[in-house]
Amino acid sequence: MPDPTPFALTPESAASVRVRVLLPLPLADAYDYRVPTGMDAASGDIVLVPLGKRQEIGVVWDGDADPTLPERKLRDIIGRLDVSPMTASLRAFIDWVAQYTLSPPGAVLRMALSSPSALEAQPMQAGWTLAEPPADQRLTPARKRVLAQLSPGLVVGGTTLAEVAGVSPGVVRGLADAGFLRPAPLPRGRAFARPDPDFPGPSLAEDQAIAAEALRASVAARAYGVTLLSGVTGSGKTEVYFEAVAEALRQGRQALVLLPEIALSAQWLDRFRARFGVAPALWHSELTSRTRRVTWRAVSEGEAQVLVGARSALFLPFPDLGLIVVDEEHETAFKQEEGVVYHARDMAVVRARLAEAPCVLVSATPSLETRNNAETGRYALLDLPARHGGAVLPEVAVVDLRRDPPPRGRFLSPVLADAVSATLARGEQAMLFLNRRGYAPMTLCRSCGHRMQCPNCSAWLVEHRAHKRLQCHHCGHTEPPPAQCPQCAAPNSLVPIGPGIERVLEESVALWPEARVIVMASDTLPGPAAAAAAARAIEAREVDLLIGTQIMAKGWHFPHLTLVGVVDADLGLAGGDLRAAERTVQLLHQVAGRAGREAARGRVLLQSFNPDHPVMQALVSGNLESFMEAESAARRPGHWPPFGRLAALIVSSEEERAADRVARDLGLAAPAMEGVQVLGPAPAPLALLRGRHRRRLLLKARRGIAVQPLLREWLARVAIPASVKVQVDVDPVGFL
DNA sequence: AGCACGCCGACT
DNA sequence: GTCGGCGTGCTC
Repeated sequence: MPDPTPFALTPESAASVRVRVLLPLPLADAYDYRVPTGMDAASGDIVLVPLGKRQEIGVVWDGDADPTLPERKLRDIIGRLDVSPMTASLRAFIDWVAQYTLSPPGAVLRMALSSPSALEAQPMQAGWTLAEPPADQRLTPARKRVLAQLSPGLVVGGTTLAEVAGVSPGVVRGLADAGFLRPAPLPRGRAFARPDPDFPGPSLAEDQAIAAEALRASVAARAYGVTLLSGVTGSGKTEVYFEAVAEALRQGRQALVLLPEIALSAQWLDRFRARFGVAPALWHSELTSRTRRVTWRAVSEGEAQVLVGARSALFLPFPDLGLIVVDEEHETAFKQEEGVVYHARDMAVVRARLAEAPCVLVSATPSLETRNNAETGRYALLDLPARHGGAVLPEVAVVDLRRDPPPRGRFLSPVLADAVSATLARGEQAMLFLNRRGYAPMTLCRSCGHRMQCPNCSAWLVEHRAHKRLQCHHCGHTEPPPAQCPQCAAPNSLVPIGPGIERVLEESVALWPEARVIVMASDTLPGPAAAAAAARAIEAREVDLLIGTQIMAKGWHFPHLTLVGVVDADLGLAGGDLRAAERTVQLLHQVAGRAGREAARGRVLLQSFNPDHPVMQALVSGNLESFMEAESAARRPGHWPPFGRLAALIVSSEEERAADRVARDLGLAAPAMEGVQVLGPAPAPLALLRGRHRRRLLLKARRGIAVQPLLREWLARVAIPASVKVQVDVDPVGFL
């Protein structure tokens, strides 16, 4: 036997080059693909691969391909896409979110590849430039005008060229055909102007300047760290963190600002423009696909330097992230409840850590979690204790509804109504807040007691008188209000129970017929444009009375608003939610903070049946600190968050018995160990939602216990039929 | 997520 | 007799 030649193919060198490719699909793991000879495929490369009989865009992922996978299963990568590769930092973030939330990594990747068209080859914009003029050609005046617009090397788009020359597009075409012009790639214009960190913006008060300097230093350090920027409503926190953004700009790095509700951020954008001269790039779910594509690419090329977005912006491909700001960090809107269930505030901290960038959490009413992190020193703390520009915090008082009830069938007590009258008489603006859309939250039959309920959900139908419909606020169901009771057929027996903002509007119109009223709710201000128009009208004093839901609580600055009336301050307190009190304090404090933001002092009236409730006392005294401390002390012994961890399992099925069976099996298979407790199964508060029966189990673990492995092992022990869905919610915030 | 394969009702 | 409903299962 001759010795093997050095050129013989050993099994190893014959084996193909394999890489892992993560696909944006809810698959358990990355798939392996063959790299064809002549192609390079490095981690992060965006590639096109065959999958079944279709093609998918994927990302070459980290880690080794499975050598045991038989060669016949492997297919070749089709090609690499002409996009910047995904950074190692974003890849690590995707893996981190996937393992933390127990989601398939591909489902997380999907959020990061949210603009498929951005990944495709961008159409080259065609323009025209001067060619060598052909010999001996006569030029019409129109043609001369076109050529006069061009100088050697200048490339202009055909439409633009015809327009500036004042000729029809046919003339340009003709010049090209005659050889005067040749096609050339149009230089791509900047879609996003550079915010100017040294634009002469508003000047800062001394305490603002001190806080701004600290943030600036943390950005300059180019290292991970979290700072809680707290401070009373109206203290100018936004202008303070703008200085951190400015520092990131000076360093040539990108900044990401997360807002809970980008549709309501018109005033925020005005303030940004006042500080930086131009608008930032925007990211939210309602962007058109074209804007999405342009923005996605601008972010990935580093051209969009400051991006403001909703939670999904966390997954954008920033090549050089220098700062993340989470404004209104306490807001529950940061919690994504569907698909990959994650909390954008917490994931922002993770993204910042992986990008080695500082993160700033901002709120007048920080969540207990964040406060706890600041107290234990995990987060740095900056506090702005006073309102900006000499304004003082509003005076808050409770209207005891037991003593001063509204007239029968009405919802505004005489005390509150008088206060509104006085405010309007002074020419100031008043706000009536009620966190309930529609006319009445329930419709009841006077003769048999029947209540109008959603057929798909365990929820009452809400009357929307403006639309003449009964609506379910949890699914899309609507129906016309029946003329007679569907149960007992009694005519004209259905009566509205309780108030919604439409009913407050009705009462207000009767009380103040002269007042110019605006209703602010998610269904009356659809989209950013409507919200911006409303804000402008209010600022311009074209409105006297504002009636609305929680969207009025969000960071608005209405200089002429001096009275806030909370129609039902007890509303959020009912129910067994762990965070009900905390959330009510935060919401009502934010609403109260809309009053008296300029010269005149604001006044806040809370209508309540529980004036002695700690929530009301905290709001009246303005001492949220001691309320939060008490709340914290109440949670500590039971190891409730933030002193322990929670994870919820939501079992749902169209078949009630299947849901019950799986929920029971999960209960029986629950992990048993020191420091871990499983509560349930129990019907979810919305036991029926969109036609699915829902059961809940809640796992509570002491701090320091990793819940993900426990959950994975737990779920693996239980057989789950396809008709049943088990949704995992790590760190649940709501208890629906 | 797609897209197939696969078994039971109303149609050319 | 077929067309087609959407229930399970696979895709490197």
